[in-house]
Amino acid sequence: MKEIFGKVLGHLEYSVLEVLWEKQKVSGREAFEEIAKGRGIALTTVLTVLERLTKKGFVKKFKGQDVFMFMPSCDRDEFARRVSGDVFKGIAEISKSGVAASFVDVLADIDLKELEKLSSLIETRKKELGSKPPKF
Amino acid sequence: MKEIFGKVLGHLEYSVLEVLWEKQKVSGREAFEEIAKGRGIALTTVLTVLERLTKKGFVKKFKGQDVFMFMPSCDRDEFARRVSGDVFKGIAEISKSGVAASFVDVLADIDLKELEKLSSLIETRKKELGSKPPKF
DNA sequence: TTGACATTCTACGATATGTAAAATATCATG
DNA sequence: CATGATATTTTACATATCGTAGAATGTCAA
Repeated sequence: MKEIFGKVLGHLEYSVLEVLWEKQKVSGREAFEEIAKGRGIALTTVLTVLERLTKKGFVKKFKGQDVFMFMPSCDRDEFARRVSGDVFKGIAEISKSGVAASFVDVLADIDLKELEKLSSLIETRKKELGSKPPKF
Repeated sequence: MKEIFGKVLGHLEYSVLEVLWEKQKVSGREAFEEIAKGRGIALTTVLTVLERLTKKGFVKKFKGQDVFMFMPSCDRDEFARRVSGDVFKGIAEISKSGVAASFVDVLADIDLKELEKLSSLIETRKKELGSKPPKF
């Protein structure tokens, strides 16, 4: 069903994406071999997932020299931004302060550089909001 | 299946939760009547959902005077914190800067007061991290 | 006891995901 | 050209979640 909090992926789908992020460009067989290093799996299973990821827009499929090749359609950061953006927007509609709080909960795992970026973005945002009244 | 980014709820489940947050405490029938205002639905459908939400820990069920009553086990904010916290952690494992960036995208909809709280929390974090090196 | 209402049980359809066999297409080479 | 190897697509099964709700069962007052 359609989720209200944004779409997410399954484990295998995510593993395959990981491979693509690592290798940048792989044939179905290559992806399969990579996944198969860690566990038993059939070639077609990986192909199916690759196909599904393509359909979902996370992967680009194109004709290579002799076989089809697959590439991630966005890098890790971009992926995280896309996916989490959807999720956060959904949750923010329920409770903005709840989302903010939960974000702070995980701040511990975010390094200093990210925090710096974040606070400067927040400062900018605060100045903007200072002039205009908040939308909510 | 188990999602890597944290569990979310379906539409109806969320609607029912909304009712509980509004009313604080309702019988199954009351919840049903509330939902039924907006659309056709069977009593048992609402009861099933209530039951599932109870099993998931989002709702508390207890014997009232004559019928079972249902209460949300946490308020909106707490719910958002729980759910988005899971999601955050999952996605942060993929990309911290991606998550931070997507959060900033959502900041646009967060009002000044939240921003103030957030920046002070971030300042605290920064100080903490200043002494200890980041875990990652 | 019986009817009304409460509660639980059971089940079906749809969708998502992991899984992979089977079918088909393609292509080099005997 | 036929044939086998490999690539690609199709089809399908299992499990899980969620919306949906009828059927079965429990309870209690009149």
